[in-house]
Amino acid sequence: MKALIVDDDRVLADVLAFTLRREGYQVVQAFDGETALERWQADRPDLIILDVNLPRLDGFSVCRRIRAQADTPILLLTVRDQEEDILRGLGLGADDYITKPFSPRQLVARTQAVLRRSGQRPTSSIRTVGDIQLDPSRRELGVGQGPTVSLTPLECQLLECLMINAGHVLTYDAIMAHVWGPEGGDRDMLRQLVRRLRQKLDQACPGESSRVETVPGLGYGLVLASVHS
Amino acid sequence: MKALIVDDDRVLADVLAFTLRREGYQVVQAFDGETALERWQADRPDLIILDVNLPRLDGFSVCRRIRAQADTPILLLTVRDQEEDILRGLGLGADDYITKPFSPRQLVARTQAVLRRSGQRPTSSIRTVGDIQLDPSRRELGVGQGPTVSLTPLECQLLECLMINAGHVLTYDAIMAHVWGPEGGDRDMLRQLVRRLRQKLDQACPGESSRVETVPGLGYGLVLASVHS
DNA sequence: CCCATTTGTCACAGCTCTGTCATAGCTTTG
DNA sequence: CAAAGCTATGACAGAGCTGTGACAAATGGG
Repeated sequence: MKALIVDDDRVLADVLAFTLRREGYQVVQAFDGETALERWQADRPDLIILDVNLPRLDGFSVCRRIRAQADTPILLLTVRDQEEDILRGLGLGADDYITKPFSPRQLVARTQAVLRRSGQRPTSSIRTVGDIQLDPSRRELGVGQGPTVSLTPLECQLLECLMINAGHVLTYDAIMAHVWGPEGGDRDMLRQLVRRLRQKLDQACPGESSRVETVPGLGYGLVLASVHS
Repeated sequence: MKALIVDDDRVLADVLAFTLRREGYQVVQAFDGETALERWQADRPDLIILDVNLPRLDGFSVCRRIRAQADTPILLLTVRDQEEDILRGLGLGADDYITKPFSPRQLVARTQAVLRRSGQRPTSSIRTVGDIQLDPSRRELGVGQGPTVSLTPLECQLLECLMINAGHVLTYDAIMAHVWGPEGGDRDMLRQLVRRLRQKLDQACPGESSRVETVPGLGYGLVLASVHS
């Protein structure tokens, strides 16, 4: 996921860039309106964080020009309490706004909301570990030549987590952080989810012993199946 | 994987240390900036968790000095919403930050992200002494070509303690401190644990004499097996 | 708005791990 | 030589962990 950050305040732009990179975005930057348009055309970002006050072409003009050509989500940066700017920006097609000063956490929340509303999702990338194949975009699992099995969103998250770290044992906390995020989940939820994933893996490859191993008191890991078995 | 935790809040430092040890890290601690630099040079950690507010040299200075010499990943601990500190730290070369208060799971997620971005991945932390191999991340023991045997958490702690000090006799008190922590354990618990470990070693290498020797009135040590036996 | 699916919660059974205690045998000391 | 102390061993009980099944709540789609 790529974001274009447009702000002539380079310090703030760096904080924004860092924050979004930490969330996994690719980030490009522009420090004036004209460069913003050039970057937008060259990089085709999925999201634009756009300050209103810019040299060489103001944010409103940039917004108008982009809206004449595309629906790329635009998040406006405005100065506190300038409602006139907010109304104008939203009228020109911006999707949301955030007023300075704001915390990184607010930025993350806003960008996620904008992207969710625009219906975007990352491109497909099938993961393969041993004879297990996972298509996260379709949430489909296949083991060897067995049937394709659908996974629920959380089952998919868990399997992806285990596949990324195949061959290693992940602690309960590490898995919960990956699946539910920093404050979410608990051991009971994880136990239940592991059970459901094991059932799906068994549907995809009946009769095999569990591909998810438990190291009691430590965590879970994905067993790499022997090709000969 | 070794982490250096630098925080003058000893309670928080202990919580961080416990959390990272649970994730399999070796952990060393410093409670002020100067000691942090000394520890960094002596221990060569793979990751530094660095508080900003420290006695005898603040976190920023520590960060600057380390960055002048190395790319060791640095995770800054900051107080909630002090963006100025965040900016300054990132500008000095810190790789990420986490704001207090935070949960252990946030810490785990952030450290993994930082290490992933720095291209590091956990190297195997398998210990080998003579023909004994211990994998603490799986709590598995192997002796020579014998079968792999699972250990319980305390068995694993004890064996690791003996392997670290292979060739030496450790006193009862030293072993109890390592396994149960200060003030924990007693001689009867240790005797029982040594017995259980001996049984596991025997499972892993049947028929051999005990690899754990007793020095009556003093303690226990790990016998280095002769290659010829 | 309804229905189906997904997820969270709870209770229970079984198993593992650890601590404790009793006993036997060996070693040391008086 | 006897007694005391130390070490090893075996067994048992309790706490906690793990897996499982079922049901309720939440969510999303039609």
